[in-house]
Amino acid sequence: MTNQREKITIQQIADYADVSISTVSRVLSGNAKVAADKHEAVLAAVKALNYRPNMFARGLASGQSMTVGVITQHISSPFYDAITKGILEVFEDSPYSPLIVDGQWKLEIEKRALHTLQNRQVDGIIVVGGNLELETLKAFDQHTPVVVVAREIEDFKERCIYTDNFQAAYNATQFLIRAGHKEIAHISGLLEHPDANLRLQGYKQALIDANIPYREDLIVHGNFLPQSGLLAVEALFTRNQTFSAIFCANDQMAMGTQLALYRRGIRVPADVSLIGFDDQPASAFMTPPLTTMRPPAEEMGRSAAAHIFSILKKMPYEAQDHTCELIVRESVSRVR
Amino acid sequence: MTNQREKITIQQIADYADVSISTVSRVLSGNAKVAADKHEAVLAAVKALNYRPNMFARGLASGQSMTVGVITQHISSPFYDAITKGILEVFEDSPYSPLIVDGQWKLEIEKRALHTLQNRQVDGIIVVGGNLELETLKAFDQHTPVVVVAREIEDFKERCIYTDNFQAAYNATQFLIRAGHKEIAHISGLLEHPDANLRLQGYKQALIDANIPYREDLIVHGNFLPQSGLLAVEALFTRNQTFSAIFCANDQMAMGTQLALYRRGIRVPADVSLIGFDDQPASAFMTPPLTTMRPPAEEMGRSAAAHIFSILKKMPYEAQDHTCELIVRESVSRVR
DNA sequence: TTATATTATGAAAGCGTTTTCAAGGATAAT
DNA sequence: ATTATCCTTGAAAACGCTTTCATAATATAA
Repeated sequence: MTNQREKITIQQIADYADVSISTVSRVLSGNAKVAADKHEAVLAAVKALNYRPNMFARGLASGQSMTVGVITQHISSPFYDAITKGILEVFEDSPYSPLIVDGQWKLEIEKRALHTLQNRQVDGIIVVGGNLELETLKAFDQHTPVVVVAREIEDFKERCIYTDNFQAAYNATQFLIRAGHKEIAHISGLLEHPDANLRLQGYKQALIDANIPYREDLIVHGNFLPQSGLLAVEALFTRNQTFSAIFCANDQMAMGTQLALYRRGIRVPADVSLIGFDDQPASAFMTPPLTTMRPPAEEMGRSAAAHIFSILKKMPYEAQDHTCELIVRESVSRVR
Repeated sequence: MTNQREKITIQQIADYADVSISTVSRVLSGNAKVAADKHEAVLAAVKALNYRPNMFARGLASGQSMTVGVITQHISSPFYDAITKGILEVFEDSPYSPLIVDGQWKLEIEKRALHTLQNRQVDGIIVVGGNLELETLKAFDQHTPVVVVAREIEDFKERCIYTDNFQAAYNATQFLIRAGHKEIAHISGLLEHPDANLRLQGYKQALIDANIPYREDLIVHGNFLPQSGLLAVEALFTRNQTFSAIFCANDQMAMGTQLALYRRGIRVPADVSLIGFDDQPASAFMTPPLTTMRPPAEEMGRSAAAHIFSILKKMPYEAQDHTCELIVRESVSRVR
């Protein structure tokens, strides 16, 4: 039933339905009117012979690959994984297939990935995060539409799907401030990464707006990995800092932070409050469950896919808002 | 520099290098000898004109797509993600591209995925987990080679990359027993899932071999998700069971378990020891860090990719062993 | 040397579609 | 009725490559 002796071509369908191959092609692609009876006959033939069009012939003749490239950054970050998931979801019921290639957050590898996709003649690409520069992206966009997700690129914003990291960080910090905290440490992400920087700025602004002095000595630079959260706490203690709350630039570092605190017998949130960013799946099950900022990752992924599709179909795309949501759990308490 | 006016065809290379297109094709595919000087000339032309072969024309003419389908199960399980990562890694430096489609652990969707891949005429496929039945797989394998990873299918083992879940669970349980535990609860995974069942059996056998009675009332059936671990602990207490250790069929449930214990003020490992399975990234940063069984996920992914490549190249493949490793951290203590 | 087996090369025949083009039939307008 | 217009349809020309086949050139054997 799956396939009988392979190799059913459009010609056989034409013969079976007693029409020309042009007609078959037309009903299959829907690019032109054909009489109702022939239309039906063709469909019947397709079903009867279990015909599968040959993608290569199609691609060669039409110049369309029905494939969209996706450049991911697979350092197993739950946030990016969620985006990818959202993207794949939308592809599910589309005629396009995603071609996923890994950029690994390395410019060189990302460029190679772009080449691969170019070679495969994808009809469009979705870039998830990464470091590709504006010019590269724009050049590529010249011949193949590009959509970028989880990144905000000046002068290319109409093609970017992103969330306001500054505002989200601002809100997270404000939440801490409103709980009475004044000595709030911040463990930043990799500052080369725009998100990390934006979050740091948001944190800073929230302090300033609340008339709390911004203190360099309460900042530790991490790299988004859990281990760096742990190290950051050690650094804070080495500096002999006191603080009643920590805002981590992501949940992974919050986990490291939490462990460091636990090892020192410091309780969360009784002694120190903790707030993260990302709401990765594990965060809801930390002890205690982590209060964190949740970016609409899957939703952004879905938007990105929807966006590229509407470009391919030459339909207008209506931009959506993607704002982070504060998930209040149990890692923050009012200051003693 | 990226591409100048598109559309460089093999013909132009032939003209530029002053040879026939057949010759160009031959040096590019390496399927036949060509004189050294022409060989060089062609390569030079390719570089000079920045030629990229058209995949569709290639595929159409040769019948090869240079694409391998990967059916994943993207319910964001760190274990399966790690496998995918391993697979992608090996693809990186191969002429093949992976075509990833999501099976979502649903038979019907997996079958549709198989169809998609068939339509795209992949040269081979890698199935990560999932529920596809032996017959389906074998039928497909008739025309397109199949490799299965993270699953052990009777009568198809030569194509399966898996780890011994029974033995791993046995060892994990034995570790608890050797630490003096006798009342060991087990939170199983979804029993429809072979891995879950194997782990349960391994647990059982370890008890039996240690002369500890196997007690149904110490078993709770979970579904691999964290929430079910939490619920399982509640169930245990509702049943009024006493136990000094819990073996969870995966780390995610261990997190739920840990949270449930924490809520009740039960300390790990002081009051109850906990052991998981998978060693997901978050486990090393739980409070306390989780002792767990680590399956060589990435390695298995790499093996799967290597296996399919060797089949495609018609080279022999030497099977490798993939055994789990016990990662001892801080969630298990000797019994009081 | 001459006859024979190899080898490198080009011409040309596909591969299975889409799409342009022209023709024929039907419909509408005069 | 007669002519002009519109659709539907099939023939045939791409699409850009691989591969078979025949040929010319070269190396080997006699």
